Amino acid sequence: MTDVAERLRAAGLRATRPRLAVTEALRAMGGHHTADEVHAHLVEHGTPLPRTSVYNALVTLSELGVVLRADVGPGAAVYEFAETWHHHFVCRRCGRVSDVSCLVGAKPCLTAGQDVGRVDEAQVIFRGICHDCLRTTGTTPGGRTTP
Amino acid sequence: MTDVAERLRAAGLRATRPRLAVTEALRAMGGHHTADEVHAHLVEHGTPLPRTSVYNALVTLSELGVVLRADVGPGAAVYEFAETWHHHFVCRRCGRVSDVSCLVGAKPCLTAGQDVGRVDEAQVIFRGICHDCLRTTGTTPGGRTTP
DNA sequence: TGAGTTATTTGGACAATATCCAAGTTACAC
DNA sequence: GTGTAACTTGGATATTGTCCAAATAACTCA
Repeated sequence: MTDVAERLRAAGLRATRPRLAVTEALRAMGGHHTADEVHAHLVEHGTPLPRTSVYNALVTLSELGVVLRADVGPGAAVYEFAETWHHHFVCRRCGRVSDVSCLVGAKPCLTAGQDVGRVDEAQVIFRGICHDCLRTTGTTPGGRTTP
Repeated sequence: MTDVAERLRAAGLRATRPRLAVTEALRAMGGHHTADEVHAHLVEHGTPLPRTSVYNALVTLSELGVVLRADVGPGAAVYEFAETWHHHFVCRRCGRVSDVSCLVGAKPCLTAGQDVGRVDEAQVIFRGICHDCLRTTGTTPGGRTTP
């Protein structure tokens, strides 16, 4: 939190209430969450913010690298409080997102192997069927991101 | 086209007008396009389809592997006619998407390195600044840690 | 070739997600 | 403290994607 405030200032940005509140919410919740889930958490915990402010803060914080955004497909992007760089596995059946640790742990962990420009990040999305869904084969198509 | 019709039938699906039209549109356009861009192209070329049909077709075709969907971030997913499996580079400044060839060329080209379930695909999104934007350097977006 | 069966399309409405903007507020420098 | 730019706020709006039930058309088999 103080740490994040310092990182913001070091980047020439201000340590504002929404930015700190969103950071703290993601840290408290743990795991992967949509902007709306963050918003709901804040409302429930006495720190209501406009939805727009949550979006703004998430954009700033991901640019700063304090939170990580995973683009897991159509629908809402999910965010998480990020200590180290890592990747994600998305279950095709239940939609659950889980972390896949990155061997390198820093960005960029892969290079493009061809000259496209300056690469500063390589995000990997693994897709397939998770353990739970492999066990309970057949049902539960319409899952959600689990808290 | 006929090829695609056969692939559809081989998978127990029907070779319907929307599916073939969407495939043909993507092939004709080349590159990466959103569902709405495909829809617009079809309207302009005398093959109007309802927006919903375009979405439906794109889902089916990506499941079949005839087209490739790239989840490049918030906003619309982009699709392309896909000959071989590959990855994508997204410019942070202009948003342009370009192909990054995959050394393996088949799915999955990476493994998770840990036991998350059954992985059938690994999609890599590279991010950075493309050549064109590096040349016409403007203001550096604030707060990015340089590698 | 033609009729039956069933996957698929269609179109309208809707839900979910994200952005824009202009006025107000606040964090930070001095 | 005070000034000033950065940031927030909230409402409106744009964008993106999904749902549904009736209508259509692709394929099967005689």
